[in-house]
Amino acid sequence: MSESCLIAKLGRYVDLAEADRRVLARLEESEREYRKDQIVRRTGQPVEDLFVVKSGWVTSFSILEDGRRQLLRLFYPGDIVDLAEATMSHAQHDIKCITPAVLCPFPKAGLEPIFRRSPRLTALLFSMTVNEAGSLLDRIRAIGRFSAYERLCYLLLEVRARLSMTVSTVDEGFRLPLTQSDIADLLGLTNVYVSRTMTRIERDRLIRRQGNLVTILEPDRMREICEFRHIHEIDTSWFPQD
Amino acid sequence: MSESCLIAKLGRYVDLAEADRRVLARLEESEREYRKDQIVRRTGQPVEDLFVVKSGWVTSFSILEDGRRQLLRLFYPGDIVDLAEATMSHAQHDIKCITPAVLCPFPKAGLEPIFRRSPRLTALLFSMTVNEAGSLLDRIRAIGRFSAYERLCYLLLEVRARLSMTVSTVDEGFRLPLTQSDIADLLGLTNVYVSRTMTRIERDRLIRRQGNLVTILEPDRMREICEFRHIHEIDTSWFPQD
DNA sequence: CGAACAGTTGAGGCGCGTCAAACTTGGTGG
DNA sequence: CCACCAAGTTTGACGCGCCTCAACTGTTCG
Repeated sequence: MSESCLIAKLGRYVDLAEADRRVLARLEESEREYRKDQIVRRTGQPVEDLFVVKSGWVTSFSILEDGRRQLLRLFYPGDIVDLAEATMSHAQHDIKCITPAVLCPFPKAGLEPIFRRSPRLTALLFSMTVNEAGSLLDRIRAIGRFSAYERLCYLLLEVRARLSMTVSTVDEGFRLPLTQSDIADLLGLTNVYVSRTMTRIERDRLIRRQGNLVTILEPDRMREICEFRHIHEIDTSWFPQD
Repeated sequence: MSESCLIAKLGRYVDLAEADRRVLARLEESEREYRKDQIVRRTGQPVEDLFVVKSGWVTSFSILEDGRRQLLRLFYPGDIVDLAEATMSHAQHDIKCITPAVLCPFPKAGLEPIFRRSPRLTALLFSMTVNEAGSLLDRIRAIGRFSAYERLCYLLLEVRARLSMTVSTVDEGFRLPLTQSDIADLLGLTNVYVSRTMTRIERDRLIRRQGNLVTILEPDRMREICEFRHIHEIDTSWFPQD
């Protein structure tokens, strides 16, 4: 059996029993390859499957009638796409792959054994969902009250923090596969203004860019600028012991 | 025993077994009164208790160093404040009462029996959390891509939809206990511009105002303006049967 | 009656959007 | 290995939506 992304991710928070691992591994039994920009699911379609991201970046977004677009979330390897839709019979948002990706589809009902058999795993899944909601709150704060400059600092730190969970070399730079239009639609800006502002951030020597490779030169100063605190801890003290 | 808000809310989605009701009722055993504007918990304080809202409106918000403020969520009777912090050992946001309120504090560990004993209730709690994240996504879309006019239409419809779950008379108007500064901080605007825009919305005969009583005259036109679709259904088909 | 707070209105300014054109980059095929 | 094209990025000129500051009005409650 190939390495399970979910087990890798959840295992960072709690020790997983062998039974837990088996349940999780079942969610990644089948896998499917997607091209860059390929649509995974469109708004209005029935939500039958959820997906574990095995590799690549995935996003969910919403498009208004006049074409305005808002990117809602970024999903990275180990994330489940889209737990937020699991309770809906029909999708509220579009989902597409930002990079070539491998996703593991599993039927919604695949969650049921987790809920039924492992209170501990359930608490963990619950906590991670709640944590993801926490990062949505951060983005609401950013979009609602930050200048473009602050928003971009925030986004770069957020991506870096997320990547540093699995990659140890973010200090030497990381690939940002998002176009400036994507970034704009994540942060409520326009591609033009993202370009201008990124250039300013680089001129201020907070970052360096080479193609889509971004190096954050002054993480501490950047953190002050957008009052960024990366807190994705999970308090497991109250978890059931099974 | 007095009426439980939680049971009332959750009972709208699934039939609750007697055991479920007992577990939920325990979360509302003690209650505490709060004044308007009273702080329930400040950023950085340890998160020991969660709260069931019994009456009143509660909000969580974040304040930047220079005073900028962003309201993050509104909690109504039957909601749990703040599940999103349950997994944190220390609070990330301030919580305060917008109106006089009665909250029922219970220790975080009070969730544990739910996870351990009732997979069905757990799935429901999970779904509601996910649904709340869904409304955060709606707000991200609103703040990120809507004009002030659209944002206000969206907020009024959102509040109305939420109130209509417990009150049948929203068509004849409802009280909006938020100040215009609160509304501004919810939507990423300023109180001045909220005032101007509310006046425009009223002049366009979409709403009528008398003090803080708001009547939505043309809900359908308003829904078109901000592409509002109130979907807070919960697909219970995959829930464990206990 | 007056203080404190919420809402309204006006004047002026700025941050970001829009439109458009040039430039850069990476992939493709001859 | 270069020519070419499409996609993405940068830059400039200009405009507008929302912000800022400030004065005034209305309302509530001691």
